[in-house]
Amino acid sequence: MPDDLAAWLLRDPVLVAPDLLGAVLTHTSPEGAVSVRLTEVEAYRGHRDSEHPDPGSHSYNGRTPRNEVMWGPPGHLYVYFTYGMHFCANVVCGPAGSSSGCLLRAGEVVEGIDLARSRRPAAKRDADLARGPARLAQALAIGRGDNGAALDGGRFRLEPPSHRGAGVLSGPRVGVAGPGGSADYPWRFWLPGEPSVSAYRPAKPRPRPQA
DNA sequence: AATCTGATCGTCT
DNA sequence: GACGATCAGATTA
Repeated sequence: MPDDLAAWLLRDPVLVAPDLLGAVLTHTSPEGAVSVRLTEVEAYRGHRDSEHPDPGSHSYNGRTPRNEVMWGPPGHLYVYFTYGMHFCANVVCGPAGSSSGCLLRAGEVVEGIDLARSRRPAAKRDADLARGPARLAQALAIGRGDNGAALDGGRFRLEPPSHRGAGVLSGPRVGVAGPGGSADYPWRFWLPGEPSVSAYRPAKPRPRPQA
């Protein structure tokens, strides 16, 4: 990984996340290359970046087999499996040992659109190809085996945006239950007016039927 | 357009 | 054993 990219990702995730907007993530395989321009991300702060760890983070309760790579060096993918069927991808950031990351929630496919379409047959419009974290992962063919993969320009390349942080909006994170989902953690960042930004859903869980 | 439900299994208690 | 950093399709209106 280039030194400037490493230094860029070495900071607190709440600073890195808005800067990731407009960055381009490319995955290359024998099938071809697909590139996504990031339009929506969320910051998940780990333990060494702050006095108070982030209750919404997968690393909040300490090191486990699943969150292991979050504790490693920045510039790698943390890929997790959820709901029994979906993968989602984070960019690990902050210094090694800090367990921070930025969840890649949405993006615009800017290269390899036909390949992305073939991977996402359910998408009705091109804006839906990488709209949502699991959809973005699917468009880029990110799966279990990509957990820990380096963003070093090999299979995965991350290209920082030319203009950082301009006109970025922020708000509460999507689907995070408990205090981490409250307005006290406005760590979801997105670009205004982008059709690929996923619809907001309240963090409050639906009341379950009474027995 | 908003709301609901089923799918489906790894992870941690 | 309960619950996900979710998605797609159906249903309601």
